[in-house]
Amino acid sequence: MPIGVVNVRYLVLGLLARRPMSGYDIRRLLRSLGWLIGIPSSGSVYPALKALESQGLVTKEVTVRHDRPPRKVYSIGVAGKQALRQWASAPASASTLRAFVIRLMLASSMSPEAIVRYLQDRQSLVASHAETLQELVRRLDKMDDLGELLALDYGVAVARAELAWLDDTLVRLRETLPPEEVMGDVSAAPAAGDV
Amino acid sequence: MPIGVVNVRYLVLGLLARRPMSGYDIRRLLRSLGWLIGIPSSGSVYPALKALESQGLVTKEVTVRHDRPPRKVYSIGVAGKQALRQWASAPASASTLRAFVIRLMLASSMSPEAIVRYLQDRQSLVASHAETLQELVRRLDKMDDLGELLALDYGVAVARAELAWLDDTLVRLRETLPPEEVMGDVSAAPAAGDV
DNA sequence: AAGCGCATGTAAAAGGTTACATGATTAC
DNA sequence: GTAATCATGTAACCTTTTACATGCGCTT
Repeated sequence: MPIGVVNVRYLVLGLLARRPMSGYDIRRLLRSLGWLIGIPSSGSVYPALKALESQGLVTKEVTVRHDRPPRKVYSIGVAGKQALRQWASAPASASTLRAFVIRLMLASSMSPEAIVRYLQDRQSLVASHAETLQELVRRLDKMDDLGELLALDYGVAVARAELAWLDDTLVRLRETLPPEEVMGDVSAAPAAGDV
Repeated sequence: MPIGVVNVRYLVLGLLARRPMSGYDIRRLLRSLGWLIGIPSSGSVYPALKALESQGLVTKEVTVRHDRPPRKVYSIGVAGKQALRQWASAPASASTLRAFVIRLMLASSMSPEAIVRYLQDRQSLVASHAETLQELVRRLDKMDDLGELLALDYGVAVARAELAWLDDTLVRLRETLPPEEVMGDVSAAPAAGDV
C-alpha cells in the first residue's frame, strides 16, 4: 500500500524516536495502524534506514542469528533527535490529511507548545479550506454536476469533522498541559461550530 | 502542490469528460477547488494530455492567436469515455481519502449503479478501518504515547464523519435516483451510528 | 505441500515535482 | 515599473513502488 507523498525518512526517524526498531518492525507497526498512514514498501524503508545511518542520525545494532538473516535494530541518536525536532516544528504549510496524521503521530517528539501550535495552524488552514468549499457549494447548488457536488459536500463534511476534533483536542490538551503555558491569542482562531 | 498517488492521466481524462478544456483550464479548475484535490504541476498535466492524445483517448483543437501561445483545447473521444468508465468502475481497493474524492468527482462518468456501489464499497472499507482504529485506542488507552493516541483518535473522528456522510448521501441518492433500481442487499452494510 | 510470517535487501521503472524557458497583457 | 495572469512546455531530479532474490520455521 502506497503511503503517498511524505518523506519516508522522517517517518522512520520519528518512529525510531519512540523506541529502537528494525525495518521490519517499522513496517509491522505501520501495518497494525491499518489505513491511518499506510505501509511503505520495503523498497523505501530499508534505503531510508541506510540513509539515516549514513547521515549519522541513527545507529545500527546487528544481532547475528544462525538460520535467519541478521536482525538490525536502529536507534535514534542525538543528532537524529535534533533533526526530527526541527522537522516536526517546521511550518506545515498545505499538508494533506495523511501528512498531517503522520506528523501528529510524532507529537511526542515535539514540545507541548509545538503541538498546540501545530493544531492551531491546522485549524486555521482547515477553516479556510472549509469556507472555500462551502462558498463553492453555495454557488453550485443547482444541478451543475453530480460528481462535483458530491465531492464538495464530502470535503465540507470531512473538514467540519476535522475542525470539531481540533477544537475538542485543543481543549483537552490545555487541560492536561501545565496551565501556565498559555499560548498567544487563541480566541482568534475560528471555532468549529460556525463553519 | 502535490496531488498524491493518483494517475494524473485519469484525473485529466475525467475532467475532460465534463467539458473540453486546455491544460491551463484544468489547473485553474483544480486550483479553484482549493485543497480538495490539490493542483498537479504543469510538468504533469501537459505530458498527461499528450499521452492521452497519443493513446487516442482525447482529441486536440488548436486555436492559433498572435501574441499568445496557441490555445489547445482537448476533448474526450469515444474511446476516452470508455476507458474512463472502465477505470471509474474498477474496484477501488484501499484508496486514500484523496483518491476517493477524485473518483467521486468523476461520478458523472459513472452509471447510478456504479456510484452507489462505489459509496457502499467505501462504506465497508471505512467501517472496518474505523473498527480497527477503535480497537487500537481501546488497547492503548493508558498513557502509552501521546502522538499515537492523538493520531488514532483523529483517525476515528474522521472515519466516523465519513461514515455519517456516506450514510446520508446514500439515502439522498436513493431518493433522487429511480427507485426501481434497487441494488443488492444494502442493509448488510454497517451504519455510521454504531461505530 | 503450500503458504504465511519472519527478515533483509536490490534494481528498474513509474510517477511526480522543481525549476526553468518564453513572452504578451493587464492591474496596481 | 513591477507583479500577476495567461499559456505552453521541457529536463533533471527525487521519491516511491514494483518485482524480484533469498531462505528458514511454523501452521494448515
